[in-house]
Amino acid sequence: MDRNNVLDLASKRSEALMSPCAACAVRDLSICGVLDPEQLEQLTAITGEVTVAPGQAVFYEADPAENLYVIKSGCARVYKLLADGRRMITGFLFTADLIGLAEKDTYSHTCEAVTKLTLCRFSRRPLQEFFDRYPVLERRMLDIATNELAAAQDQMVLLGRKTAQEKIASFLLLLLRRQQRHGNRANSLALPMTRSDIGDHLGLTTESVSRCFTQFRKRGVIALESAQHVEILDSAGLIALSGSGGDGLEPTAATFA
Amino acid sequence: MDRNNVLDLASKRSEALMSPCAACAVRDLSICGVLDPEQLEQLTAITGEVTVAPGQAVFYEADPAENLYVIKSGCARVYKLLADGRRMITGFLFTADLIGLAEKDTYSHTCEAVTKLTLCRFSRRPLQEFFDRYPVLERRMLDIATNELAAAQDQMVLLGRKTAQEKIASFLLLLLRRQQRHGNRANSLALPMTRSDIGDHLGLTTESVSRCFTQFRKRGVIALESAQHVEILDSAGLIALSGSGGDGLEPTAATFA
DNA sequence: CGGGACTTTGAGCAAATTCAACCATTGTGG
DNA sequence: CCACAATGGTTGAATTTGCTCAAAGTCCCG
Repeated sequence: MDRNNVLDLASKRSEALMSPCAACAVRDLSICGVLDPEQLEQLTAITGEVTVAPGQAVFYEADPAENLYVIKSGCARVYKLLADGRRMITGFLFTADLIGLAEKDTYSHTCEAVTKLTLCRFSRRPLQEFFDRYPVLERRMLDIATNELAAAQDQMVLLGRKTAQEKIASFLLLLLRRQQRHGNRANSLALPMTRSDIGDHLGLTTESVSRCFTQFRKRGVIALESAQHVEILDSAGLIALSGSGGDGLEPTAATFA
Repeated sequence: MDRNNVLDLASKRSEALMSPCAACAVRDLSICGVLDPEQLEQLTAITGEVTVAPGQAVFYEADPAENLYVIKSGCARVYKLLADGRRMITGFLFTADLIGLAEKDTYSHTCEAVTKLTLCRFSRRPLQEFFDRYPVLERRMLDIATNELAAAQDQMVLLGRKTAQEKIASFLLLLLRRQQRHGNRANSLALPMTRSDIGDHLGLTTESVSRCFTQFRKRGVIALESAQHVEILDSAGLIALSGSGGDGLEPTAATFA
């Protein structure tokens, strides 16, 4: 280990001592990226790390909405239930995503860990005061809410007007795009959620999801190393199957296969 | 007319002279409600009234997103198209609603007038400067975006997990609730949009929408004075058909019928 | 190695769509 | 002022997509 690395480590360590937030891996990806070191210091006072085991709830629909969370690692599902138990997963959330953005006094969703979650918890009441003091934070929240809204509208198109195959293709491309945005150019995707989770997100049944995967595999568009691990073999083909443009998808070897 | 009324009128008139926004009927319902008279005065400089005839577009998907609009009166539909022409209407907008909230550089939707529209146009660039100066406006925008997001998530549940009947029932209840929120306790609803518009909003075909209305009529849940004019005869029954609670619906005679 | 959860596959079914015809309303030009 | 074209709405029959029900297969974890 050379001298520079030693210095880097030392500086990281002292940052961590003065403020855990300063050393946070997802800081720049989430809301905290817009704060300066002094503000971060203050923010530390109202945050705390939480871990949630797979299958456990972070909060339930109708609970008082006391916290806002940022995912440091893991995958969560956020859903609503109808009276007879039908479930709609309005979103899967991953590293750097915000949980509990559009809530009022009580949560309008249940949030559960799909994989083990490491979360950064913010108390909403003091966070609100923070917003009042630093409008830049509020701007950032508005940006995020706006992006969420645009994504929700795309999901409405998917749910209301796409076929089962188009839904699955769109879903896979969305995950692939997300992975690329986070700097991973690989064509293989982890699907930590179950087939029934995917169905409840796309307005399909478990069986229909499974059948679509099988069809795609037989056509050579994807390969299934395991049920939770898809390889995108022909992303151009997948885009063609998705019913809408593959906007924002980085060209890769497979895109031109 | 007594002396007080004369004074009221005079004051309204002078407000109108100094700033059209001060006399705006939808001001308190929309973003401008949070501004003081001086700020309103400044806002006037970047606004303008626009009218759009039924069927005409306010803007098209992919156009540069230059303006934000507030509906002063009328009904608009906002939609996205798939490559083959399938349409998804992500929302119908009415008096006091904001058009073009979640847009980036270009519009992600086409917006058309359903009935004659009277709009208040805001140039987005100067509006942005306004936001920088008055964080209270940004807060208001965040509130609105948050509400929109919650509504979008409810719509996802509807699209992904409700039956045709539940969709129609939910849609009618949503319109009824909206009307009540705006102070109209009547049980009759205007449906300015076509059956095909409704279908494209709920993920159904024209025919399915029509059949559902007929079924509801035969069951005595609604009456159709004309195709564009529904009377809610049994809102409790409609709630039961909607698959989810009738949250926020004011009790009326019909509710207990 | 055994058990439970998840996935896949198959066969039959049903809700909603497609296709087609007809009806109602409205607005226009002769 | 009326005929008629156009648009939108309703109804019916046939079809299809995706669902339900059922059974077997697979994987993971203790």
